[in-house]
Amino acid sequence: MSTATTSLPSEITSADLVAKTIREKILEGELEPGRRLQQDHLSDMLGVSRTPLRTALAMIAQEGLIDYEANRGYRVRAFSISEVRDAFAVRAQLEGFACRCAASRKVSEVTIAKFDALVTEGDRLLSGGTLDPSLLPAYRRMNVQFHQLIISLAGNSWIESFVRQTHNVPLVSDRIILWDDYDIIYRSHDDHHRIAKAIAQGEGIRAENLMIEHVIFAGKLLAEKLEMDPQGVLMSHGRTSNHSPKSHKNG
Amino acid sequence: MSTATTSLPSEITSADLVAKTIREKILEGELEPGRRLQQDHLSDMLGVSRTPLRTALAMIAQEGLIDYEANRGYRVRAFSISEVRDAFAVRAQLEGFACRCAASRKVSEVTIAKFDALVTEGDRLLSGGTLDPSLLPAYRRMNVQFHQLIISLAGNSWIESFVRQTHNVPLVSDRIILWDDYDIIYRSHDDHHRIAKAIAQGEGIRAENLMIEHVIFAGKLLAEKLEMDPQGVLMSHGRTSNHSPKSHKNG
DNA sequence: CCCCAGGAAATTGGATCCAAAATTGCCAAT
DNA sequence: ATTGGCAATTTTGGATCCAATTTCCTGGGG
Repeated sequence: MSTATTSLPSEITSADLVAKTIREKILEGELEPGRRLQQDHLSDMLGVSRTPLRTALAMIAQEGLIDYEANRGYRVRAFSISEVRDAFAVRAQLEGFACRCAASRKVSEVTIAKFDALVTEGDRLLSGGTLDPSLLPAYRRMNVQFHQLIISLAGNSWIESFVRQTHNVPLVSDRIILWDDYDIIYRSHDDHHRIAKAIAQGEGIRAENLMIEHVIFAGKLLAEKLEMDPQGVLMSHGRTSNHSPKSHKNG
Repeated sequence: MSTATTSLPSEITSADLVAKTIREKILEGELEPGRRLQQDHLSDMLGVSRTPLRTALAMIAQEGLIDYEANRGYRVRAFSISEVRDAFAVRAQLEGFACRCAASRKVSEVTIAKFDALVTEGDRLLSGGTLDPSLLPAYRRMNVQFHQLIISLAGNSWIESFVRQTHNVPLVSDRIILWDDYDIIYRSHDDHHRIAKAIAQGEGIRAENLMIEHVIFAGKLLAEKLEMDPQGVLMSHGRTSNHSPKSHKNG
């Protein structure tokens, strides 16, 4: 239940742990784009030697989160706004395709029950007529699970892999929901209702179209925000844990 | 011109060279699925120490070509037929989307010239009314360039990355053309004609549909062959270098 | 005042060394 | 004869060491 869909604790190596940590730091924005990843520095930062660190860096570079230049080390990759837009465009196609695949299969009762649970959970969280910020993590989880359920229903591991990669961009992750506007989030959850029902009833094309719009709109919203305030988006995704309050050095 | 679209010789590290070599060996089938990749063995096989080798293995594992288990090493990943099918399905969607993106942009004269050159080259290679096996490498190159041109025209680096990953499956690479049937290859090249023209004229949806069928059909053909003769496909993509002629153990 | 050259310091890539885990083989016991 | 367990060997993962490249700083020349 609680275990993720991907890979269970097969990673006991410190290289994997280090990779996970660094990935997290980059996606959270703690390591900002362009920043050099000094091996000596990082290795004693994380309490390991350079060997597992280098393995981790090689993996993360392969994922595309950091850039590598021979003899010049790694640095956090900077994504342009247009690359973010492109990521959403492709993700929309892929998740739309996933809907179509999912709908073309026989949907079991338990699947329908899962959809129902997720959609109902969303209803509950939004029932107040406004989204309490404290409920945002819960909504986020529900959202992630909803999208993952569809992808898993499609039964095509490539989709899963590629969609996950589109999340491998700072600020683009599903975990980030920056809809301060209740109407927008309400509408988005209404999409969930329709998509779930469409898939359950075998309406593949309709589910696909809904999903494409669902994702593209979220992308447009984010791109818009990014253009207005390239830094500020980070703030709105929780994690007010910026220990030093002097973070707003807009001088 | 001749330099690839991706990354130019920024890889001077032996880890990159080793990775390229191993990748090649896997895709060529020299390292068969399930085979363990013993580090000591491989490292002196390739004339490097284990350090760059391990880096290379970590990268290739990240790409999905090999599996990894902590403390138990790497082994060549085995792809099921259905995974191969899935790869083609996703690739079809992605390349179809690339066509749509490409068509939605202004196509320059030089682009049209490039299309023309490629398509004409194909015509020339097929002009004999039968495909001389010696011309197959040339046709393969043309085919790869045609698909890459469209993807680059789409201007979405994610598509490029993901499509490349779908090629990262033994037997699925664009380099492999197993159409012994002249009619089929002729029809396939006719698709090229239509797709190029459709993109040039801004007929995005039509180009998309053509491309989807173009890719899916190739996938069906391969899947069919794989089901009939899981091993034999390797033979038909050149590289008759199987030193021992006792390879046809169909008894 | 700026720019280029040269050398020192820092940093990366590769090789080697060591510990921990897994695999293998052997022997005994049922 | 088969199975279970114990020990030796193999193999992997991590740490350290060394060479090579890069970066940075300084000083001299234009």
